[in-house]
Amino acid sequence: MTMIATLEKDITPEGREYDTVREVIEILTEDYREQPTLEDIARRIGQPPTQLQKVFTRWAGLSPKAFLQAVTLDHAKRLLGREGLPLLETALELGLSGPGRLHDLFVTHEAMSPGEWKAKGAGLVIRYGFHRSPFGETLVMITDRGLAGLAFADGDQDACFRDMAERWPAAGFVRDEQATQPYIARVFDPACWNRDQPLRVVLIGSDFQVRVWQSLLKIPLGRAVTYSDIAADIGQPAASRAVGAAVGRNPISFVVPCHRALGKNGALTGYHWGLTRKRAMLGWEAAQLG
DNA sequence: AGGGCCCATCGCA
DNA sequence: TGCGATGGGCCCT
Repeated sequence: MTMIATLEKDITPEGREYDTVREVIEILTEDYREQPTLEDIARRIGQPPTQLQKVFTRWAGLSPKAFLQAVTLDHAKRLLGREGLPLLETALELGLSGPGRLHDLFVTHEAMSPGEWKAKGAGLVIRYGFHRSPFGETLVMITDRGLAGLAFADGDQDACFRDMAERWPAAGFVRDEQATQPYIARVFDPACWNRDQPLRVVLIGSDFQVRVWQSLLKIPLGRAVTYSDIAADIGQPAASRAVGAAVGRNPISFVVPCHRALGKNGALTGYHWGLTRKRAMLGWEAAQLG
């Protein structure tokens, strides 16, 4: 009991920390041409520069300036790997043997059967709860087969819950923060990531969607792939657009790393929970590697 | 019908 | 060259 409480405290030392980080990221990406100084940013947010630096560095493991480096287009292109190589395969290779995977969250996944999917979750009991995380208030949904959903509330718990619950309209939902609490700690605390006890997740979606999400799970920390890479990986090279739609419907944000899917030119294109959060995740992951 | 896509073109600096 | 903008083809919900 006390251990769990301590863990959560370690993850988000201050409750509204992500809001500050989000503002900093927005300013950095909007005005990166002007190279705003720490003082500029602090003035706009209305916080003393020293405190801002402290909060941001504790959150990201990087100073705002270093973080800015990590979210540029150049960096995105580097995540995609060298041109000409089969990107997803090199990523997969790294994932199995390279140092990149050392700090990644290990996951075992199973998919709902087509019948269960068609039944829209009928007979399924989903427990859910809201918790703090490095990326703001987070909704966690679990079944007895593992983690089924992870989403961000952004100040509106009801809308967030509806957005998720409508995906499995026939399921039964039970609010149970005690049950979901251990998951939030596992997912966002890199100290809890290890091979021996992989996190169980269950993928509930159409056959096509599940194949896309399984492909996403192969991308290791610190790498990215394009939508067309994924299309090729699932054996439907012409379906990149449909892949984009399926990636956008990923119900287990962060754990199924849809933020590591980029446009072919390295642009971040879209994110269901906001482009800023996608930047935040990529920057945060860059910091985990450093 | 309508997307978190992609490619080929075109017009502009 | 390197950008935006545009138009057409693609394939799943």
